[in-house]
Amino acid sequence: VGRDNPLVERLRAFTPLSPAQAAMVRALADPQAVKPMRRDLIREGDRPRAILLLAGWACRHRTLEDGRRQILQVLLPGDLCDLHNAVLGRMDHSVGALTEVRYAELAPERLEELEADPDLRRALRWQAAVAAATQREWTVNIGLRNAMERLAHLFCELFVRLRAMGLNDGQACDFPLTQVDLAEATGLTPVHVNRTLQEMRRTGLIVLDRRRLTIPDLCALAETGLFNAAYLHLGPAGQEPRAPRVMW
Amino acid sequence: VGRDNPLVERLRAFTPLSPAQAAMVRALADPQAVKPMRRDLIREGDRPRAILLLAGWACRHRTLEDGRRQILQVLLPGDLCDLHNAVLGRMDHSVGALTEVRYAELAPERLEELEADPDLRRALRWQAAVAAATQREWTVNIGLRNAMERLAHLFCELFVRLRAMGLNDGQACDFPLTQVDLAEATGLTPVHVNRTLQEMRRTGLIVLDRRRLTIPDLCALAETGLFNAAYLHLGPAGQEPRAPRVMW
DNA sequence: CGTGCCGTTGACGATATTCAAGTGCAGTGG
DNA sequence: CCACTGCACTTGAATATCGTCAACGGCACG
Repeated sequence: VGRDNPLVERLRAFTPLSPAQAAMVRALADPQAVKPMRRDLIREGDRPRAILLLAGWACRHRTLEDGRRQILQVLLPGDLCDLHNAVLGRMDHSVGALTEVRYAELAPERLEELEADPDLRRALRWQAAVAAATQREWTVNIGLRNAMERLAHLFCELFVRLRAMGLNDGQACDFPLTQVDLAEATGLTPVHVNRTLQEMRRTGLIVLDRRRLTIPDLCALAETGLFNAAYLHLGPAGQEPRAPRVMW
Repeated sequence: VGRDNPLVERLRAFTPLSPAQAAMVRALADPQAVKPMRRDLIREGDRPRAILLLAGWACRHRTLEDGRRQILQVLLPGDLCDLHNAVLGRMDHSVGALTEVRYAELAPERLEELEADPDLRRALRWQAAVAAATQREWTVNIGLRNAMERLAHLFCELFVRLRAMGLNDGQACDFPLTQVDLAEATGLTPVHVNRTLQEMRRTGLIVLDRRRLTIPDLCALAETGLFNAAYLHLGPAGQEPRAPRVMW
């Protein structure tokens, strides 16, 4: 589907953009690159670079010396990454492609131009604030919830974020995370994720098969995951799905 | 001890400040307020306000509907809070005083002035980037580590942050967190925290009594907590303790 | 001298991990 | 076309870690 630049869509959920402003945002995506599935875009120790994800799924992740790995954040099309981390000398974690991804590295000059516009500066701050709120919510998710709640919460977050970008397909969406990925994102073991998923399937909370997720009853899933979308701070545009539909 | 404004000290760890710049930063602290122990400075649902903590300990925390509570971040003197969250309509979590605190609410105009100075803008970004990195590290801590590792890591982080501000006392520091607080910060139960602390005391990793923490061997504690201070991005000034001392 | 909070203890149980082995499917090469 | 390989997923049994419940002790404060 010939969509607009996903960052334009994203920022429009927060504030209206003039044609000139939209053009400035689109210009960010100009020198594009592609990275194959399961390769890192940025590695721990690299100098930080600002990145705009245009298509595909990516994640921030960190690996301990003994090999244990934690997925810190899932990045979807339209997500910005390390916009302001350039002030830090080196990355303290990595950013990896979960699927094949298309992305753009953002030239500092272009970013300066955007920051010069008060509306865009506010919109970029909103984006950064939402990313920080999401990181906090992940801390809550892992610290406070049990296995099924954690998985339900993660499914809700990703589905709602995809839906806000029009990347869902009714009650279904692509879902490229493996059970190992889910384990690394939720702080569980792959075995326990497997058993918990089976229980969620048995009770009809989710259908998850061949990298495809269907949520028959989002309301029910949100209840079991104690999911409240407030932390995503979806603007007025994001609070209702793009295609009119009964809300939960 | 008559110290400089703690934010001035903090930012100087990142970049030198001219007298004029330091004066602008000091001006932020002007209308000061005090909040008694265990009261919230900002509540979930409030409009976000930018806050500078001048003395005492505070924390961000979030409570689920069923009463479970998570401490998301510990705020120490010199920490800034919600500088850029004003773009969000409402707080999705609370900020509470762990001890009696002295703080300042920052007028947006004053912040604008600071942001107009490129050096200060960079310094404030560094501060925000470190806060984000710390939040990620907490996700790792809770997601990947067991009880003793989590506590050891938390002790290391807080001690190193205090030391970078000169708020330690050799190998000791104030430590106002109760065992319930530690439990809420690490995603454990108070009972399990208690047992784990006893084990840490038995093995001589820590001395913790009457709100006072002593770390006989920081290196050993860092090893058991898999603590690596890189994520705190302490500048050149912060990498060595203020009083010359053998580093671990 | 009570009252309340914080810390401590014991017994028991639930949740999640570990280890090890096996299944199914997709892609590869003979 | 079919064996072969690799990867994701699945299963079972034994175990570890951590949680729950309930009660008690000490200390500070009023």
